[in-house]
Amino acid sequence: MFSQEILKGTIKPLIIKLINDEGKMYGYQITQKVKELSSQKIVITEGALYPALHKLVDEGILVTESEWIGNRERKYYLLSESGKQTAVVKLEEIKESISMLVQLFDLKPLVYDVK
Amino acid sequence: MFSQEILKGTIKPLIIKLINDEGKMYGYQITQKVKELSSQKIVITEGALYPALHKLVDEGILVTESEWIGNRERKYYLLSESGKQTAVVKLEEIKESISMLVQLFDLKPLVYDVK
DNA sequence: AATTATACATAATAATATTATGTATAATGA
DNA sequence: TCATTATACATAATATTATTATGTATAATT
Repeated sequence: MFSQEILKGTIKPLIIKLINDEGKMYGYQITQKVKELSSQKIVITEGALYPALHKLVDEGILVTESEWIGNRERKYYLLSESGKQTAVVKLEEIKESISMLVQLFDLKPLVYDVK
Repeated sequence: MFSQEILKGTIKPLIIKLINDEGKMYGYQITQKVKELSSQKIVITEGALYPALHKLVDEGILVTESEWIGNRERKYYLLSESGKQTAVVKLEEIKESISMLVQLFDLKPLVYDVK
């Protein structure tokens, strides 16, 4: 089984990353996108997703925008104005952290470029 | 500040990695080694370290070996026989997970090799 | 008509980390 | 020599975050 262990503490940065790339996303869409990007290996559960999204809203990083598709709500999350700057910082931080893990665990670079 | 956020869930694999490399290590030594390897950026607190070590012992992955330096105990942790095999698996898992993070967060390979 | 997918969310619980506290010896610097 | 820092173990209270379970409801598919 794939170790989801390490993904702990990664959900918030991951959400920021995805919304930063896509412009706006809704909860269910995030779970599907992560599944897709990870070849079905990472499944974000609702109990982790929604509290994380709500926290990001509380922190002022994300704002919401509701859309009604027939009788069903679709709540989009997007970066607030200040959140756009926070995102840059947070993504820089998480990249540094991942690089640190690559270093600590002696991962060889996965892709070799030819000069 | 460096984001320790992502390091959550990494302590146990990291301990296994270090002990696997060094043969045996004691608690304090682990904290110092991690500080050193991370250029002082990662500080493992005792409240995280000792419970993690004890858990690894409970799981049968590590065993201990006490040494007395004067009046002071030095408790070495090493891989048990079965732990050696578990270590291989766990380290493979964590590497896969880190690779996944590299992919998800679009990290460029840090080192370029020339053919 | 039943099941699966879409879509939100919270509650109980478990796991794990942070911060604070506790005990004690050894070494170093003023 | 006295105070501080480093070494070395550990636990307790608390906080954070995730898993699992539960809840509600519509839309699409078999």
